[in-house]
Amino acid sequence: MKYWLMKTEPAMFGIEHLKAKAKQTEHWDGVRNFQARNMLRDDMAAGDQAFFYHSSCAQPGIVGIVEIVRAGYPDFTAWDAGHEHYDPKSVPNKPLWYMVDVCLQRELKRPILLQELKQYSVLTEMRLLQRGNRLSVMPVAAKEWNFIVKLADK
DNA sequence: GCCAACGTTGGC
DNA sequence: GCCAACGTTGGC
Repeated sequence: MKYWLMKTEPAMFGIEHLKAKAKQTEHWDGVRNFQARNMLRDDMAAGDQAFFYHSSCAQPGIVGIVEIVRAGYPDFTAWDAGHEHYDPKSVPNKPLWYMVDVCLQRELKRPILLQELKQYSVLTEMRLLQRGNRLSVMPVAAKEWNFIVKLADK
């Protein structure tokens, strides 16, 4: 099983939105970056777990844990001309963009904020904390995952 | 294939 | 709102 971190803007789709979904499950559409696309399409498997991260907000940080419940499949929002994630370069018989389905496993008892993550030497190599990092989906090392989960349970 | 211009991300 | 970083675009 692999571990991931998935960024989202809470004003657009935050953990409160996911909690309100049927079965607390939703497809993770709108990723329009090739590196992230490749991970969604090729590397994420059902049963993997991911941190749910709030970005571009007052308190950026990890707020929950989700499970990947469906591996990569075409992001159909790219085919819908009326959708904000529409991309005419993607068509059903040759999809360009992919998504996965995630199910909320739990909301953390307290958010682990970015400013806190930066304090731990164990996490200095975490992808999220590298300068210039802009990927919306990224791998998390098992060591980092376990450390952060313990923090969340304190 | 190079590279400048431009757009986006995202923390602060 | 600013700015650094980086991906994408398009002219040549």
